[in-house]
Amino acid sequence: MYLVFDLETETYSSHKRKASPFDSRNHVVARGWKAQNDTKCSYEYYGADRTKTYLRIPDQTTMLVGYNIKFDLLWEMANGNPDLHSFYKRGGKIWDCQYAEYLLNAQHPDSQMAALTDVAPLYGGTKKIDAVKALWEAGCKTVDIPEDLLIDYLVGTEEESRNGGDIRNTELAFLGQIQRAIRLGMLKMIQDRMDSLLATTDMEFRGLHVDVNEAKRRLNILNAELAEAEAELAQYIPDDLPFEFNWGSKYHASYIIFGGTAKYSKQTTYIDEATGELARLKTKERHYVHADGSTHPTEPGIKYLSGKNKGEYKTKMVDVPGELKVKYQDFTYKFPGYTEPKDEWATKNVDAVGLPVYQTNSDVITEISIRNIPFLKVLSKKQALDKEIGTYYLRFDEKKKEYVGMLTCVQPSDKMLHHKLNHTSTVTTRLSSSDPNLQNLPRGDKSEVKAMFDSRFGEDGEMIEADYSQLEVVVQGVLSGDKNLCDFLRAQIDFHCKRVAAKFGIAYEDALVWCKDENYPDYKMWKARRTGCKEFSFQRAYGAGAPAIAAATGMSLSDVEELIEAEEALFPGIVEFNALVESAVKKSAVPFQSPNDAGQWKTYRRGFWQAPTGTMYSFRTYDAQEWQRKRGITDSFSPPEMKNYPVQGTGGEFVQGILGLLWRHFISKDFYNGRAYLVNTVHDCVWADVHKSVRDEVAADMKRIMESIPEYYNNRYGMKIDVPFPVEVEYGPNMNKLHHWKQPG
DNA sequence: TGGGTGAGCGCC
DNA sequence: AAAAGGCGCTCACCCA
Repeated sequence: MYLVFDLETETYSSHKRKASPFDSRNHVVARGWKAQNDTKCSYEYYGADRTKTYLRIPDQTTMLVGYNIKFDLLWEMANGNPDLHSFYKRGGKIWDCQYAEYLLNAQHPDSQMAALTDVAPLYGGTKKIDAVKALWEAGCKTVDIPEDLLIDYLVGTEEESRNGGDIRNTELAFLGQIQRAIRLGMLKMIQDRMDSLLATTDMEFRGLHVDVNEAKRRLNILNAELAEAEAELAQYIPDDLPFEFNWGSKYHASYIIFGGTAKYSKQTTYIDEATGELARLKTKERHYVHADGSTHPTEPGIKYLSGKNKGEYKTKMVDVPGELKVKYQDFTYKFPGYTEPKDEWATKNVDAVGLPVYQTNSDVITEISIRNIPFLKVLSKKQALDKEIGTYYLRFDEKKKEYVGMLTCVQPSDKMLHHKLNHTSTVTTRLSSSDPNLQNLPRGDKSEVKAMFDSRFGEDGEMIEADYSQLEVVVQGVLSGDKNLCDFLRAQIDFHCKRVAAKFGIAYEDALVWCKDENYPDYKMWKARRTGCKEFSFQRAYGAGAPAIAAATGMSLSDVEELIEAEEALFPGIVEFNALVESAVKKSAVPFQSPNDAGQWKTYRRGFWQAPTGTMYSFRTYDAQEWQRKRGITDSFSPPEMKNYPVQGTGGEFVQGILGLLWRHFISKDFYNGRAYLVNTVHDCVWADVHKSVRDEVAADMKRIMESIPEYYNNRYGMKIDVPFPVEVEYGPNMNKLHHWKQPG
């Protein structure tokens, strides 16, 4: 039996969370629900009463249904709902209509983060009551919304017999989605992903513990380095510069390196068109009056002969020219530049005289670094420091008058950071992360940012990270079934060394030693060669063509083409699989209208490919390339997208399936009696925060469950996966100090 | 002043 | 024959 529910809460934002359940100013204002056989919705209105309330979940309930249900679940967890854990423990499931809609529509951008008011009408539901939304948008607090109106919004009006509103709309969407899911062969897949949503909801609720002292210590060091870099850079700013130079500006950086004309404005005097003279303010001054009627500011003239001022000098107020007037006017300043740019570095932006502004990114800086430009090194350093401080630590933004950076998301009271893991924001079904994004933290070899993430259990705790090795290569093997690839995967071949061996005509066994054994005499050279091959394989995985790979790796085009040819000969199954996807996409293509780059409406197509698990991927066409146009082709699918989505998406799907299994396991263990929590996931890895006393048990369980992908998908989906999904587990005091974990004994 | 955009860059 | 995948965040700049 299902139970639909929804909450209306107070909406204060803190730490980038709207209506945050972690903000003590917020509370549940009203709650609505409807069980499967109810003929109308139920509700409770609590108004300003801040007593913690919770949803009763009857024992016969097997599924909770909601719209963006993570929000409501987080509130139930924050309020300490006593029914939730036992509901989960007896196998209770969820259905999030927002997530289902996104998957049913093949992750079409219009279905990403879709609103209930847009989805409900598709299933016979109604649009939301605009008045409530308008009140919220006008800054009205939820408690100040009239009770009648809020309840109508939540469960429908009395005329609708309270069988309407968000609750009924959610129920209608749910029932319709189930039918669609069955028809499309997607039910099992969606249900599995709903369990992953439970896992990430739990991760958000638990949050990450931040060692604020460590963060501050590191921030101080970075700020000192930044000040030093800026002081050094200051000497390269022209002495006569009439405006403030900003090294952080891409425009300024381009001008000073490549030359260019900056536009700046300053307040200065100007010619009054009426008089032809410098414009001045008008002002009044008291002057002495002389007998001839003239006036003078200092020399007295005639006196009053009578009246109350009798005997005093006669004066009057006269208009005189005042201060010179100033206004903002645009000026230009030309920088000579240090070196010549390449045409291909031009950006779309132009300087004050219409010449292009050039890229000053790290690739460009690297390329011109041999040209003896004095400040390049320290400029790169400043750019890197700006990025690290502003994104991952804390910086006061003078323009916004507020702090920016990841540390703004840390709650001062308990040093916890509740990030977001989003399930409906990508075209490939991958998860995304935001507020802050914990999926793009700099790696340990680049920065110490990760050191601030430590255990909530203090000295008694540790962090665990469990990673799939070469997940996308394994998935490529599963999808294509390519014999050689699968053989290599089963033999645990290091693909990068394999490529080194092929490219340099040496034995694979030699490549393994030469690239990995630090004691081998030419280790450094071979390691670099392996890194080059690694880059090649990443580019290949993304579906990149030969010219792109050549540009990225610095290899010659013919070398790259040779490598690609060798790959295709070695893995013919991949070529076949790619062709299969392409033909399915083209066969299923349906036309749609969309504006092109020039803003004119044009006909494009959208085609589909469905994975063995049921996940649907959709691809749109783009304006054809010039050489295609000559042959009468107007639009075409993107080969890189068709090669990449199935692999990236299926990898993501496997990890999500596993997140669900991991979370179910943690639930069954009562989170190891409150001593271990899943806290984050980054595409092919999972983080946990554990008490040391259960570390080995948790690590072993995680490894076992994560490596069970073949078993799980073969049983549940009838797949025939016969390659391993090896997982490496690491642990340590924080996320920057991890070492390899091995099963004890 | 505030939203939108492009460039740039962090991760997988 | 040809085609560089997926995200989110910060910054500067533009424009309404």
